[in-house]
Amino acid sequence: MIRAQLQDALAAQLGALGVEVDGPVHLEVPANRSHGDWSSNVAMANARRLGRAPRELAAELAAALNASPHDHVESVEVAGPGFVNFRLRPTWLHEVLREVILHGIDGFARPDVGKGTKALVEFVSANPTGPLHAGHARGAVYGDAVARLLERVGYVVEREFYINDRGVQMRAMGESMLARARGREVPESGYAGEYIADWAALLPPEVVDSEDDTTAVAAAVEVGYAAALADQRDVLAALGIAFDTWFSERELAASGEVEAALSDLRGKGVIDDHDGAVWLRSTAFGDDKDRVLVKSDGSWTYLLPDIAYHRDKFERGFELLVDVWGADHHGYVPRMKAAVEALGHPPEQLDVRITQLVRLLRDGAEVRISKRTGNIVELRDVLDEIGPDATRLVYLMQSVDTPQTVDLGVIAAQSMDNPVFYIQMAHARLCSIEGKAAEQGVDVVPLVGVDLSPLVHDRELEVLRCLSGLEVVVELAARDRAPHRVTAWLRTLAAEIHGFYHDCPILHSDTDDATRQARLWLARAALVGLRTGLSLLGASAPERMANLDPVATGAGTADDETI
RNA sequence: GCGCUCGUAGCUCAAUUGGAUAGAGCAUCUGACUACGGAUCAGAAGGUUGGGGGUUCGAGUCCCUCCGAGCGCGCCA
Repeated sequence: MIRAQLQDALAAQLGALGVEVDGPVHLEVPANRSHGDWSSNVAMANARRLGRAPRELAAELAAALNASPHDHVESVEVAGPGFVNFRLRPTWLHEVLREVILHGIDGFARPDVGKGTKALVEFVSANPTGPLHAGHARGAVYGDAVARLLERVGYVVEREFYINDRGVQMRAMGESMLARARGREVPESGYAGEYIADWAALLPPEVVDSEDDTTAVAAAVEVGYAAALADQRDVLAALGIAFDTWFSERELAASGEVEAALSDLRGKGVIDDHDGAVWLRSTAFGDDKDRVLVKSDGSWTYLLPDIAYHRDKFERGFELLVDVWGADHHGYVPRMKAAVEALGHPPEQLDVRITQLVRLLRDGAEVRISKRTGNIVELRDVLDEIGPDATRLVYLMQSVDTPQTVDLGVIAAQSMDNPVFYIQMAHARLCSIEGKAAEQGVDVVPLVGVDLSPLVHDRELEVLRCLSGLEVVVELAARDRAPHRVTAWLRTLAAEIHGFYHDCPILHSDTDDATRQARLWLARAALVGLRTGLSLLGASAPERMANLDPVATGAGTADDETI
């Protein structure tokens, strides 16, 4: 990799000056292309330590680097306050092409930062009291994409769904079902969704007619639980998300692990007993108040089994726990981290990611997604409307740190607001070219025998430059659990591909053979890039797009103007 | 009141985590189809990064403060 070579060369020069650098030298692509292909701030970052002027230090580094020529380096320059800029020959991008083809989808842009660390990504974990709604989808596609990113950078990853199948919300569901089945009002605290009526219809007559409410509710809970779980599994499968483990809170409670966790904490001296309750001294670990684990009536709080659950994760050997929670649980983070630390684990091993709310619009009008009111947009509806690929990409277009507004009407209209068409279209186009080439009997020469020097057009070089950037994108996206960076990169790559397609014909009769061969391989490398990015997000790379009637996509209908 | 996440172009969002002239898409305006899928491409216009102060070679990014939004703050889950 050229980047690594430049980093090594810089580190060597710094070492000669007595500066020890831990880890790779910082190297980045300048925002302004006129500053070269790669840029380093090491001179400015180390000037103070050496008691030197940044520009002077930079000049010395540049001179030393220029003194030992490199195949792909045109020149090393000093600019601005002391940047060391590398200006490369187009041949470096030809090397990028060869690397992409050589390593392929599975090997290219795959920095090994995880080094086999065992990671558990827990996400969705919705209550089994109803179908998943459009808001859950954000956590679902985000968690899965984070897992994919971690896998790519060398973590050994498992996906887990924690089922809160104990507790009062389960009973509320059962009571709501029974009320529906008996033709009565659903309780104030119950669930009013239409699905409750569907599930109530599954109840056997002896349950509905039972005089014993306790038994009847318990029976209803089991019917609803099974229905909810099956429904959630189905819709997640339709999204292409498969969990390695569905972890039941009931089974945890039955296993004795909750008591074991409590005695573990007691042994570590972080438990207090007062006011008739059992407390975790979480303030010793940064929480703003101590937390009750066992209430004065002897029952557990929600927190205690959750602590036991996280303790179990560590006992299973996971070294990194990524939890994806909804915004309404963010206040819960400090106590959970405190609990992890109280158990004797570094709090950094628990990484809680909060997804902000999703506001749903349909043609400009807000759609509510409250499960209790029953007025929900189910994830299933979204999938039926826009399909799994668009669902994933739309949710992964922006950082989960910010509230998101999704207009289902706009996405369903297959407008350019829908990035999936733009990206997948680029893929389909390149596939179409390869198909046409085969049809026309164009021989594709093996890459080792292909001269890439005809690739000098800006459009061609920009595609390759973009491909060269994926490694850094993947590394940062994995580190920051920020899959939206991959989406952004994909859109950029797609744009470069469309530009290349527009200006650099491959099969046209005016294109000479050497250029055609080089461009065919460029197209192949671009396909590798698209497939890699799409697979990181869990989206497919279709070889052709469904045909649309161009007239049907035209603007000017009344519906388009409501936003 | 306290905490968390935010506030960037008319709209929806980026910004390699402290780098050089803050970038895309949509919308608007102007161009390009007898070529591999025009579902595309090119160009124009659009900014005091909510306000103010500070830190330093350099701040959208870090610190302080004020304003505004969302979400939380229970021996509920």
